[in-house]
Amino acid sequence: MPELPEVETCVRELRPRLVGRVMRSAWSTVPRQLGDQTARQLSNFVKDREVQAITRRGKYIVIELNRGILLLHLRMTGRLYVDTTCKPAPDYARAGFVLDDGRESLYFRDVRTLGTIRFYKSIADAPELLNLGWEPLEHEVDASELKQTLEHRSQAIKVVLLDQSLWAGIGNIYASEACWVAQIDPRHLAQKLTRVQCERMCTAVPEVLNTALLRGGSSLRDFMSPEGNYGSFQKEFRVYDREGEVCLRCGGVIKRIVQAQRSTYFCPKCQKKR
DNA sequence: ACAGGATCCTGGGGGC
DNA sequence: TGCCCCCAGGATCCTG
Repeated sequence: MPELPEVETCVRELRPRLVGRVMRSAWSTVPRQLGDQTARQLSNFVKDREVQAITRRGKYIVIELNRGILLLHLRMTGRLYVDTTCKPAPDYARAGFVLDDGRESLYFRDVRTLGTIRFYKSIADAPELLNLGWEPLEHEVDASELKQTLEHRSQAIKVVLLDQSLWAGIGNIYASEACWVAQIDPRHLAQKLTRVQCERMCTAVPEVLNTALLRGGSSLRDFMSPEGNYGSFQKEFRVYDREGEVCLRCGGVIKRIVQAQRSTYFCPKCQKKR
């Protein structure tokens, strides 16, 4: 579910609730979410370690402890929140981190169980972070830099936007939205983007993500922040989930197609290949 | 090398 | 009501 704006919203709300607190133990009910690591190892790892910082890299959440890090990915339906420890655990809580005196826990709720939880000695030891691309809100990308990077990419631009090694944090919603803002046909081959189109994309990506972040992200089905808030950017979607509706720019009709097994929404009238 | 497909899961919604 | 199919803010394998 969550893309960069939702993950960033999550991180910002978790910070005041978690930094300075000490983890006592952890549990997990879905072994697959831990990869090769076990729930027992996870619990031993976090035991008596203080949360020093919470950061984000792409769609990954990094909980920095006084020794080591927790690396979380929410995938489609993951959600993190701090609440009173209760037994049995809340519905769909797949993992929990017991805090301080045990009265509160950090819960990892995940209906589809596709989310992941890992622990490492340091950020540098996390292989998941090695191949991530630019941070869209931190690194200002220059059109020639983008054009050069896209030179050997023979896939459609919208599919390339989903590749986390280009810009990290863009997902299916914002890839469609960015193409609309940049007035680029999502089917356009990445390597054939003109310099002008690259310029527009370099502007569109951070603009779309920043606006969404200001709205607390998008809540389509079940995104909810740690504090229980829904995002509101879905009210401002210009193409995503708007099949058959009118284009706000040109009056055309928004179309839905499938690219790389994911829905793409765009306006065939004003999103041109050139 | 790369594009497309299947896979991991659960649940909601629409059609019949 | 129930059943079946499709769909879902992601990413990683496997195949041709």
